[in-house]
Amino acid sequence: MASIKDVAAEAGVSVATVSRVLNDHPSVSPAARARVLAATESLGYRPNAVARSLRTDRTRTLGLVISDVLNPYFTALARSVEEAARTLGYSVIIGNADERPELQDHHVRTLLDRRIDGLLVSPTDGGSPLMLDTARSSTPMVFVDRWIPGVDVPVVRADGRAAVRDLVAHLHGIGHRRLAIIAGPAATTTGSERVEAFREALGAYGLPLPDDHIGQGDFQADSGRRATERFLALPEPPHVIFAADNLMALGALDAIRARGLSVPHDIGLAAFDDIPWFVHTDPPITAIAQPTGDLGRAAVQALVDLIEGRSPRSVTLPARLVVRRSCGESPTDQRSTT
Amino acid sequence: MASIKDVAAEAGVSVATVSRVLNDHPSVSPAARARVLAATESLGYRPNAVARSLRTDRTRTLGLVISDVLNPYFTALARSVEEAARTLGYSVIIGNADERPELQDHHVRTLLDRRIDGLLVSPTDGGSPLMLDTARSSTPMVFVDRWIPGVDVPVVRADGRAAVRDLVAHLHGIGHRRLAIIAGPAATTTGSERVEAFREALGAYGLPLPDDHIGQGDFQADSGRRATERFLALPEPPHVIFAADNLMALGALDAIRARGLSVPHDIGLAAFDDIPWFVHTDPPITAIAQPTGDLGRAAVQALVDLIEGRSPRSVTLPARLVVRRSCGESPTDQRSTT
DNA sequence: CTGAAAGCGCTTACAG
DNA sequence: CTGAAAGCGCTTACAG
Repeated sequence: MASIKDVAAEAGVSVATVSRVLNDHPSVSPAARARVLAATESLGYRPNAVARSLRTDRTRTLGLVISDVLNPYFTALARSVEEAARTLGYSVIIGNADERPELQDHHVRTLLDRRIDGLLVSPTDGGSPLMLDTARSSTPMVFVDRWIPGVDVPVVRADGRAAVRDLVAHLHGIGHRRLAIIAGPAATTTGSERVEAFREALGAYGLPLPDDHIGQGDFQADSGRRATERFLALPEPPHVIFAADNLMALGALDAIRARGLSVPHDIGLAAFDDIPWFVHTDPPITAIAQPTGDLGRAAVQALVDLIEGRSPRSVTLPARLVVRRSCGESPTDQRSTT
Repeated sequence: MASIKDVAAEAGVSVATVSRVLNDHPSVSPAARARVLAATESLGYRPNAVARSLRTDRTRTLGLVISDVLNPYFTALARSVEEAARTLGYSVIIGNADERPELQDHHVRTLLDRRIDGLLVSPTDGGSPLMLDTARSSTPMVFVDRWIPGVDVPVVRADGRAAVRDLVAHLHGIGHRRLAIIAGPAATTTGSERVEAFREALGAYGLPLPDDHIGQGDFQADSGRRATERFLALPEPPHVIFAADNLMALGALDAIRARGLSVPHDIGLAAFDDIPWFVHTDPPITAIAQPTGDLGRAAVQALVDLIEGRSPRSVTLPARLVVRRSCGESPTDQRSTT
């Protein structure tokens, strides 16, 4: 592959001049510039980003560690992150933690070794030593979706509290009283917050959230399946199950169907995170939608601000309830079902 | 961040010795090794991968350019690629082409600039000049899922021909005669092959595939919606629509529902690519499943073989039909509906 | 406007 | 077994 030396030789100038042309440095004569450009073209020269990064100590690359690529929510987030980063002249390298803390650490380490300019993380757990060290280090870092309490890092996330209240109001309005939740890992903020928001909203109606109505999941489908089986085996199964993410809702549907039961007739189902398929499931699923695109853009903006020496803002955006038919219909519900 | 010099100073040895310890070079005294390891530990030293890559001309990184991250099929593929690569000691950087050739080229260029060791591509089109140049260059490259005819690059893919024949047999058995397809871009192999396989299979039953029964899609949901609207506006709409991927099937469902029609009563639907949600849609969708995990692993194996000087094999794996209820039921169908 | 030179952080023949 | 030195491909003060 042609190097800057080859271009310099071909153009009859020094490598310094070639470098200046490539970096749009003002003080280059038009003649020299033209010869360099011609040589670049004819050799098909492309600067070696590795060498450039070593010299400048910048990679123009962002690392994004997401909890699970198989989760459409994170996939949509990753897409908007990449798009926003590209607009600002950055590439992004995605690491998939698969909801496993050790895999998350592996990716953080690899990304750091590659000297990415900044790190966007949706932590899978409460904070490994590596994650905590990184947050304390000089590496620019922003949490997105999930965060680690007590760590001084900007956070970009959605607040689902109001939407959860709306959900509970909706369920209560239909007449449901025994409500259960499949939670994410307590070590994640979204895992614990969604339970707390749910419990609080229930409390407003004087409804309890007994321990056997809290299923412990890990945000993946299998755990939704298992938690649902346990609910269905209860002497008095819940009227409605609220899954704290879309994959656990998928697992819940599997389990309900395997039991030969039907939604919403035998049991209701709602989910955190809205995905396109929820319109077409049997029945369409009531869900809480996050402004995924905005979250991705805001997260990139905060991280790039940090990298480029501006002060970043933490951002909290609202989520909203989308009512469909999976919890039954109340006569007072006038909402559309798409 | 500590560099190799700091470690050398701390351990009282030369940087050469530090490097040898880090790279498990045999000729290092146990005493020196111990001191280096201790220094590495106490400084929290991590070798700079950028510098190492520049020196060794290897990045131990694979590039993966996929057509669309929002497509669960590619997301599953990406996951298995990353896992297989990690096992072999490689990282992978994913580029999302979003089915746009210019974006695909952008990612290929960026990946090449970063000097990835090899490239895995599922081409979005028939081959841009850049893609063709890259294939001819010395950069190790493997096509996965889709490929570019006439280019001498190993291909790892699924052959859906037999499964498409099974699908048409199934449809014919139920009594459907007017069959339509939403195709992917003709410039992609999977775009044209699936139409050809479908046409051939229809031919075996003496059924035609008129032009107005071929919808031109681009593998994304919107195009499935538009193609379906056109089918439904025909004086004699098709009995069944076969979408050449899962996102266009999603779009088709949207359009069918918007018309107030129901599947399979008013019109049947089948899709290429099977995804978990197809079990829970209304109705469950008949689909052709690809061995995604095996494809990812085989692709990585072929690419790493190429990188490490072994001769890679092209691999073609079979896809298989999974019958559900979205095309109606024939009395002779004895298959399960999950 | 231009070039020679130093240096980013590593690895690796070479000499001892 | 060990170290001094060269060099990977760039960028950038410095001097002219």
